[in-house]
Amino acid sequence: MQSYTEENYLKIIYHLSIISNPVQTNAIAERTQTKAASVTDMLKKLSDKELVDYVKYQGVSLTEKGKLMAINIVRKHRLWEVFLVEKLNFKWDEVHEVAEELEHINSTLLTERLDEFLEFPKVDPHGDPIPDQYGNFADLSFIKLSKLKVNDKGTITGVSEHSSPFLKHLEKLGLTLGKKIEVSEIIDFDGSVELLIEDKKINISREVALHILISK
Amino acid sequence: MQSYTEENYLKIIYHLSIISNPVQTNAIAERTQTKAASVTDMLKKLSDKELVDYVKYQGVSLTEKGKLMAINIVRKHRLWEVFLVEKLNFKWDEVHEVAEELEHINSTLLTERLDEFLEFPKVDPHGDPIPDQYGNFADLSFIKLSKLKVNDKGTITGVSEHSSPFLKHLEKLGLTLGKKIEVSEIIDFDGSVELLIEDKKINISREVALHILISK
DNA sequence: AATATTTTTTAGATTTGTCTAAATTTAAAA
DNA sequence: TTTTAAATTTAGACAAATCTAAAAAATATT
Repeated sequence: MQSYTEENYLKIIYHLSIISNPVQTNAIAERTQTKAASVTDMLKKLSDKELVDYVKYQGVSLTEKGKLMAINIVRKHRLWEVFLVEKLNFKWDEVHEVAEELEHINSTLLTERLDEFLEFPKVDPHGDPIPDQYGNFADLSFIKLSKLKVNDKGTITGVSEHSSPFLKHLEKLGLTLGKKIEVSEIIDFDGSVELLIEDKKINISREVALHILISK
Repeated sequence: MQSYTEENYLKIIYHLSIISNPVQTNAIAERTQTKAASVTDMLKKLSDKELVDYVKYQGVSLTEKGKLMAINIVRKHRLWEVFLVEKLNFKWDEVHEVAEELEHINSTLLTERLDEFLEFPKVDPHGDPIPDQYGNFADLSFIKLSKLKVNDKGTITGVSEHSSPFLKHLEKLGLTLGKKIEVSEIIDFDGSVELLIEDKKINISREVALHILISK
């Protein structure tokens, strides 16, 4: 059984290792809000437990065992996010901190029943995929437009919001099914997105980007 | 903000002080699965924070502040139990350990939304009352038969299960509204209850006792 | 009331996760 | 390639929550 703190390290290493592997000590220190010296101590501990492969001065990566644990925490985090948004009417920006706590509740029965109660969701409210209990991610045929990065291209293949004001708005902007788009800029301030569509530049709010589904 | 451990001490002192006030060090040690010396240390700490009134060698009781915190934890514990049973189909004996963890999630928004989602339940699956967000317990006019102790008397005033097999079963046993009953024995083995009703002895399972409401 | 027993507290040590400051290793720059 | 800078690790310390063993206080017994 891992401690709350160890679980957090595993989760953070998992997220960071998607960007660069192995993961550096300082990167972890920044995320955990601790000092590099503390991270070094913890890496030794996780290494002793064979949850990470750690080479002094080089960096750290998850072992299979560690990776499975990390994915399980991610799974719980995202399932709870779905619960908070769909059942308790949380807004998408209100869920993170609470899910950070809920993800550490360890009960297989709870996790699986929750999954069932939520009708086996494949993505969380931010569009991130939810792994199954064996750690496998469904390969999604589409992702939310809000998940794209600058210069990413794709085709509009669906929406996740079906109200008529929203659909009318899309039509007015020319954002209809099958159209090819490219992200030209993401505005940090409000998360709004600048798109290239048929050589025209248009701007959409983050709210809109969240509900447009893109296939690559 | 209190630590997980401090919260557990407060909760345990709250429960124990219902039986005897002030609470003794050894009683706490037994419940927390620690040693008396550790309890003494923690009582000093809680006393410094003005969460308990602690007199050396005499015992400890909760201050108003400490009591409110304890009740809030009890509130969360019982709400989560309702959630697990009603929404995730946990059995009444499967909920405790998980609720012990969930009760420490601190988010007022979460607690209040959960309460709303569950339609403001007044009792948990064991029949224990759920305090409101201000720490007030509704004074229930009835309690579950399963909450009675040997020699307790009362009148049947309702049921919490309305399926026809259940109601037919009650009728066959003569357990109808308005009847006076007395608990003559509780069988530890399966939690079944022996009742005196109109000078006859009858036996009912714990399952049945859970769904009969009694007023005194 | 004196003695024995139980309960509680103190003193000092341990573990976990953290820190600062100094030393070491690696990477970058002159 | 030597020097400088950045990243990382070691060493020693600290706070939280626990422990054991011994001392002190309260309670029970003769």
